[in-house]
Amino acid sequence: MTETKKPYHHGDLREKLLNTATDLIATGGIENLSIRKLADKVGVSRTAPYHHFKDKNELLCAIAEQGFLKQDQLVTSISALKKELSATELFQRYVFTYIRFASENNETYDLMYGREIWKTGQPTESLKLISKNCFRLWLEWVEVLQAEGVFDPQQPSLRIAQSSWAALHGLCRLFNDGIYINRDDVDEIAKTTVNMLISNNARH
Amino acid sequence: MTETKKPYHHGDLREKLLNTATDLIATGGIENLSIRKLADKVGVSRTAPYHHFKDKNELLCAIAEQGFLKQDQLVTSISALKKELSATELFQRYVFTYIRFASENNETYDLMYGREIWKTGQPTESLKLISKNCFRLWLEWVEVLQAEGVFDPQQPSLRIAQSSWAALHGLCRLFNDGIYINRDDVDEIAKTTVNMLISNNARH
DNA sequence: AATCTATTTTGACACTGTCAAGATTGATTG
DNA sequence: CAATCAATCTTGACAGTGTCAAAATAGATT
Repeated sequence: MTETKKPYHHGDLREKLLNTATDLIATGGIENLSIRKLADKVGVSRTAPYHHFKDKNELLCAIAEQGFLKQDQLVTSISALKKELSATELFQRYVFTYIRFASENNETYDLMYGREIWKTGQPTESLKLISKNCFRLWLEWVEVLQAEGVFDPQQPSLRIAQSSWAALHGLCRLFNDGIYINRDDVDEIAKTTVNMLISNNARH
Repeated sequence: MTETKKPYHHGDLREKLLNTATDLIATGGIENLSIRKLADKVGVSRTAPYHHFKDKNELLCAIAEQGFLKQDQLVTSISALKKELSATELFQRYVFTYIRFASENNETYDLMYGREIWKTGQPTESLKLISKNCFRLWLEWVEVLQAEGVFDPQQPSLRIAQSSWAALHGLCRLFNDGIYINRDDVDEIAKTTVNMLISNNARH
């Protein structure tokens, strides 16, 4: 409430902090983001950010939130194609889009689904909500894909949603964290993953 | 070479550092491990560890190495059962063992497969070797499982090894990083993952 | 015009990794 | 056995971090 109100002196410090922070982690990684450097870059004193974010943790949560919103947009933009594409193609498209998002927004992705917030830090109530909603979207889609025979309709949707997302997530992490280094392989690996995940009768 | 030689004053500082460091991260997380606290706990001055590890990075790599060795043991202990169990059961057993290892050695696992070393830091040559070997072991097993029909023999082994491992890894990460919090679900999700990964005709 | 309150700054503290220089002490050599 | 050497450890220092308390600033409200 009070935070979204336009700040007095700087104009829109909160938003500027958010944007430059996102830029900073995009180029230098999460571990290179310090409140002090951020404040410096924005042209404000070291402790000024603390009037817009209680914590460094809260700043990170806010960045993650923006990430979820961006991802939601991408995902829903795919479901708009459901009249042109088959269910299997749709799923394939989803996987590739998800991976591309994770790759292009590497550091934000790490914030969204990493231990920094969820284990070490403390997810904001607002972040918990927005991320839960994101998973619910995925779950609903899984149910549709089950009905279409892409996934086994016998299995509980929740379990399929969890394990298929985990598979996707693991792939992104291995690339993002530098374990799989050859990014040229990502498409082929993704294709294999898709083929392994979907029911055999749904192939082709 | 020089590092494995028995230290003069303390007796076996290097090993003691490694062990207490592993303990410290096991209870307090990676981000709570500081060279200074570690040195304090061992009863030595702040900079003493620097004569056994060039860096904090090198210390972390050494911990990760130990983790790989431990994991290798577990994995090979399963392949000893290949006379009693079917290939599918063997794979199932592998998955559960892998997940249990990741869960019980939470923080070490994060070191082994996390950005701290592989992206932000710099993996030691020795660590690169040992981890590459670990993946090779997995790859060889995938080939066997393909021959047994657990995985599609048509697909390239490398791709299957990569994507199936990614699926497993993603699952572990989601639990370890605090995104999936209900640990009671892990077995069911793992079972679903196994069922999704293996070829349909390999089921039951 | 005076007061209030949101915003920003300055100063301080405890913590971090790690470098340089000195002290200690076991091993090696003459 | 004594002297030298080199491995090991300690002390001191520096730059960097997050964040709290108190003071300063200035727009909004009365």
